Amino acid sequence: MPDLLTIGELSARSGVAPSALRYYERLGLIRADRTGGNQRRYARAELRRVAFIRISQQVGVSLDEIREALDSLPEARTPSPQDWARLSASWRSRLDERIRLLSKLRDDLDGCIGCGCLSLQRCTLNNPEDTLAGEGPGARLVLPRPTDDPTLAGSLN
Amino acid sequence: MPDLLTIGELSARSGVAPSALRYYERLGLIRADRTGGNQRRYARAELRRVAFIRISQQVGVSLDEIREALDSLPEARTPSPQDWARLSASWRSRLDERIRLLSKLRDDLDGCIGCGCLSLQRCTLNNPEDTLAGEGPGARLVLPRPTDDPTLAGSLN
DNA sequence: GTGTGAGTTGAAGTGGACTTCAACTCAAGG
DNA sequence: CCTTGAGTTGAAGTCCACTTCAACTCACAC
Repeated sequence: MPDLLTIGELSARSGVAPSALRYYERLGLIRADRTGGNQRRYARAELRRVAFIRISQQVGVSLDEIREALDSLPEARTPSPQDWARLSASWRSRLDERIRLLSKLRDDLDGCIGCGCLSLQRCTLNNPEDTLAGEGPGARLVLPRPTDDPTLAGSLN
Repeated sequence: MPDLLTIGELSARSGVAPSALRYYERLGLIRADRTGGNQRRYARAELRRVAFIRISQQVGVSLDEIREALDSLPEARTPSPQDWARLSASWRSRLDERIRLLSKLRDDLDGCIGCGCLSLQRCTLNNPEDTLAGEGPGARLVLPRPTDDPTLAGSLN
């Protein structure tokens, strides 16, 4: 029943470097038992946690937020498929939003490429509601501060 | 004809912090003339460069690559609309790729949410061709090393 | 028992994109 | 002239997600 994984095995199976796994553990995202000789041994359930972490990062969620999400899993029992489904679903709207913003950028770019006007300044950048900022930094799309002053908008010339 | 902008004005119009503008200048992304008193004065054309920089960042391009792209602009004359169109168009396939990958992740997530299997491990993560890695670090979607060992794939249980 | 590859730690380093700071100087209105 | 807000510099700091390092210790096949 135990059938525990070493850090090397978990690394190979998850595609995550051992150093990253130790880092995740320090942040409280995963946990490991220890052998008498102080080596980590991972339950197979940890594999699923690591998978969730990597998926979440692709969605653009920071490790900090991933930790919060993982903290919402039941401690008493091994998380059920439904537990994982709930967590995964909770990222869905973020993913949608990211896709929506990138698609909008693409369309704007298409619209502007003909004229080379870069009026994206007007269409996209001066659209503070609409930026990717504040996405959680893991994959945050840069734009750290569209602290725009709307009174100055729209004049590129 | 000159009609130059101070750093504060360029910052307000572009929504980019003065410190970031100085940083861009150090990296050679923009340039400024100087007054007798050593203050920066920007030509209006720099506004377009800054717009291009921010757009490129949203696409997920690093400042380093943006610099390279900007270096390909003609030095002799003020870049024409066509020049800008060419540069913008050059990001198009990256943008498409990002959107494609995120859409795939969304679909996989949808497919897996029903069962909670997180078999994304199988569908998505174990698909080294298909990761967002190596996108240029500005907005790189994390995944720094899907150095997967394919022999170990697909076993979450 | 011994060699070897895998694992341990805390501290420090990396990279990208900036921001902050201290200590000044400039520009412009009154 | 004086004040005040805006601008200048280089150096250092920040944040995130890790990686690297040195100096050991473990686990296991032979």
